Amino acid sequence: MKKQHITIHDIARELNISASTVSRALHNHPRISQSTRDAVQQLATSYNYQPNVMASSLRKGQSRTVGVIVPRINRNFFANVIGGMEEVLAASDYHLMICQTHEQLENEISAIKTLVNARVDAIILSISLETTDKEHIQTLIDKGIHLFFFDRIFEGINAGSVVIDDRLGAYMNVKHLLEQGYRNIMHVAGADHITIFRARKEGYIDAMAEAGIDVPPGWIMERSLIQEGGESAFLKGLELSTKPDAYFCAGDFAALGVMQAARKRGLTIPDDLGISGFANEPFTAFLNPSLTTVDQRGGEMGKIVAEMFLQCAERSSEQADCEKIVLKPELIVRNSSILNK
Amino acid sequence: MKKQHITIHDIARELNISASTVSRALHNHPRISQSTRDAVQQLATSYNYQPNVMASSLRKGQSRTVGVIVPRINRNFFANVIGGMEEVLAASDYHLMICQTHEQLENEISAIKTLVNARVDAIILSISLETTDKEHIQTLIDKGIHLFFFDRIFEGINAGSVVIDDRLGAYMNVKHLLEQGYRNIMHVAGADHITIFRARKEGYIDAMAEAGIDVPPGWIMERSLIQEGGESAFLKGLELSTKPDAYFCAGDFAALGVMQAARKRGLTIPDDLGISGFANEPFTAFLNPSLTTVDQRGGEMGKIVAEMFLQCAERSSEQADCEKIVLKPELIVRNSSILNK
DNA sequence: TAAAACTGTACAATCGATTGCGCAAAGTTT
DNA sequence: AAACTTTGCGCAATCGATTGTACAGTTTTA
Repeated sequence: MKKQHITIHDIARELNISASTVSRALHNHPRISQSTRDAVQQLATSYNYQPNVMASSLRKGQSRTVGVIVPRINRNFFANVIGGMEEVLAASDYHLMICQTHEQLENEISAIKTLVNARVDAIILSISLETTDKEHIQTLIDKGIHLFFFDRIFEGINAGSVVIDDRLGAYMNVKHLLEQGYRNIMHVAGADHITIFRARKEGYIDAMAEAGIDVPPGWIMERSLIQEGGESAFLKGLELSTKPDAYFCAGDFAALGVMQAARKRGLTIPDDLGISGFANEPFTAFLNPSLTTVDQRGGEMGKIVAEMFLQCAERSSEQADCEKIVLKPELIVRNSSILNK
Repeated sequence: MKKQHITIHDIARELNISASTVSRALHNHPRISQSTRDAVQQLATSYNYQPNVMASSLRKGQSRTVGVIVPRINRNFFANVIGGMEEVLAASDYHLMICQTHEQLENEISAIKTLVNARVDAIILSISLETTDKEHIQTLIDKGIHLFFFDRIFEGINAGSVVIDDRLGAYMNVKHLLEQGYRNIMHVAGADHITIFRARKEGYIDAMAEAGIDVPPGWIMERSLIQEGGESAFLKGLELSTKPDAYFCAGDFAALGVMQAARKRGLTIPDDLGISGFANEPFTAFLNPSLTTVDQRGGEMGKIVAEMFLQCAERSSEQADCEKIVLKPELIVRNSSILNK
């Protein structure tokens, strides 16, 4: 078996120069003569020399690795974001280290510990549903680790972030329902302490207010945004004094739940009941009727956070900035909300 | 700002002992007295000491990191696999470093270089469509890096692997179509040099043969397994002398393409044309009619590869083994293939 | 009681790359 | 020609943890 990895010392020995000269030559240090540089670089290439990342990381105190923490890797949106980040970061020779929290605070804390431990250069985070307290996140900033949020940010922590304008997305969504003629529009909301869900609720309220409708408390139903949540919200709607004629759900799976429950009760969509969701999960295009929803632009979001980090990393010391980027969401109108007037 | 990270030297200084003693104390080395151990461990805990992974990796020549290379992170199946791996590996304090190839050999090569460079302890790989040559993979084995495949393996390389029995999955799928009464069953196949796609084709041929049907060459249509591929295959089917009454597609997206093309032509599914796919993409449950398909058990696959690696890592030196695990696929019968006889 | 074995710890090298400093040789400036 | 500058490179320390070896003191064995 051949030597596993060659080092600058191997090259140095072969050329009868010192390892430090080799290192400098490889980095095109101006104090090294052109001839030495050429000789070193040529030999390095011919041996297919690859610097040991761990050694240089240790010395330089930075790992060229970015940690990512998401609730679940296998959720379409998060997978898209991660895919986008990987594309951008790989191009700049950064690695990605990925952890999932399964929406549990405990896992989030240990993921942060793990990543800090691995001395990642930055952590990109989308908080779990359980995260209501910022202590564990604050420690990152104290340690001088770059921190960025996407989608699910933690308010009150000064960090760069990329989100879509959830409020606007919800507003456009509900406005569309109103334009179709729906009036008694219920809202299946997510956990209120999560910024994005609160924003979606507010967008809903705004659109309704603009149409002169003052939303009664009972119309807003906070649920877990899964099918069961939608079902439960639909059943709750049956008990209301005002009959719902549409549902705007803060998540697509909840919308699916509403749709299935409604159909089970013999309602026709969109005629008897309009439905819209949020997230543009791939399945929504294939539902029957297809589901109106809002696209969150996951891939772009990932690319943008990654670029934000790269910029920060370049002008290193200047930690301050903390840009906050808000992307425009895209309303996708499909059949579940189109009334044939 | 407080000190960023504390080291064994800090602890050593505080207790007036040497760093090596601290290191041994933390590892419960028998030669260190109980009292010293206690003192060290207590101080370490109180300072929330975290060992510098890079330093110990450098020294020990292993990184406690596993590299994963997949065609695309944001494909449901791969995201599930990665999710499963993360769960298992995180529990054993291993990290995951992820690269995507976008189905391009060039990216696969550079991903391998990157990961080798980062001195990962193992690489878990699902090859790209372009990978027909094994040179870049073989180097891994030569360098003594553990290598595992999942789903898309490279035949002819001796490495651990986890796959589902694609042949059986296809066989069950087609057998089901035959039992429903379909006879002229076309097959939309994937690239033939990829093992899994060839296996699916063979399963198809086997099932047909068992029913006494000798598949004519024209019935097997090799396509890119995306919607357009399905559409194109459907159109091709119109030109055949024998009229197709069903399509078994090696991928769900191709099946979707067939379904949409067929519907555009006024065919009713499953009455005029039966359709089945492969992969159990989430959207298949929501198509109308819902799509019969085969589940690939991504999450389990990820967990199993991860465990396979952990076992290898424990009994370190014994590299040999190279277990090859084959999971039973699950046929999911839905409406797209159920004839009301 | 001398020799052997064990205990508890420190020293120093090591992993591989990086970098401040020093120094000699060559080149420039007054 | 004396006094700087620049050029080209090596030495040695450093990042933090690990580990082989040495060594003094204590205990056991023959």
